[in-house]
Amino acid sequence: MGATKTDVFDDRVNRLASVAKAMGHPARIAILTQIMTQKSCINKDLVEELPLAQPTISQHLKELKRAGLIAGSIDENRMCYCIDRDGLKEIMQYCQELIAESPADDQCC
Amino acid sequence: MGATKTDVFDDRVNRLASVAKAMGHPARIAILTQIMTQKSCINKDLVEELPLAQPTISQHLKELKRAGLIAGSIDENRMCYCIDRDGLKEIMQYCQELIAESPADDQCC
DNA sequence: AAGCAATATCGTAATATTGCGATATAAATA
DNA sequence: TATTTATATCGCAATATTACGATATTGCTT
Repeated sequence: MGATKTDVFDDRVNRLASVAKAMGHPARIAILTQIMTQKSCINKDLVEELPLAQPTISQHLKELKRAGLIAGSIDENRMCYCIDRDGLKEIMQYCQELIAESPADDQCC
Repeated sequence: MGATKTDVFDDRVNRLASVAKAMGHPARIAILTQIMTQKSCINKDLVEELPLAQPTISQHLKELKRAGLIAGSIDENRMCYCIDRDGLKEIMQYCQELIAESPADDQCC
């Protein structure tokens, strides 16, 4: 008891949930936004910009990477992260599907 | 220590994270999908369709409602849920922004 | 009124996440 | 080689989430 039951859901459902979950933390939204605006795609800069300790940010970056939302490459002794569009496209499309395919409010019940 | 630091991030960031977090569980993705396809917008049907106990589903529905992803109305002794598009539009737009505004992979570092 | 059906809430055990100090690692530089 | 710089990992305490049995609650139906 207590553990999320992933085995009873199919792969797509689990994958969507996993990506959404990675976005489901303010620090990680803030990191994504920073990388987007290129204020800081360098790890060090993120640590300076965000009000969190370095190990905490490192941990959040790892989670974003795991979910396929960012990709990291080494740029002369620094880690440089960039947005990975694939994961994002997946949830975006799912949201769009929910919006477009679900019955209008007045048609449901 | 241990609690998510929401106070150090601004409202929009917290709001986006909160919506994404609500989507970040396979059961809740499954519920959203069921409501969308209208296989079951009725709570009871969800309980029958999904491999989770009734209190668990009730709890997940509450979370989805809290995040503004679904809205519930009473339909002769039954709870009927429908997709609430506003929360979805918000993350969708944010994803789109991330995809469109972030520099291309080859332009970063 | 008694029973039933649908849903919500309570309480709690199991598990997961968050945040960070301490510490490792690895590359650049003095 | 010693130091500094940038990042990752470990370990742990605090907190949050998940799942569900037991138990309300509310509105039929008999």
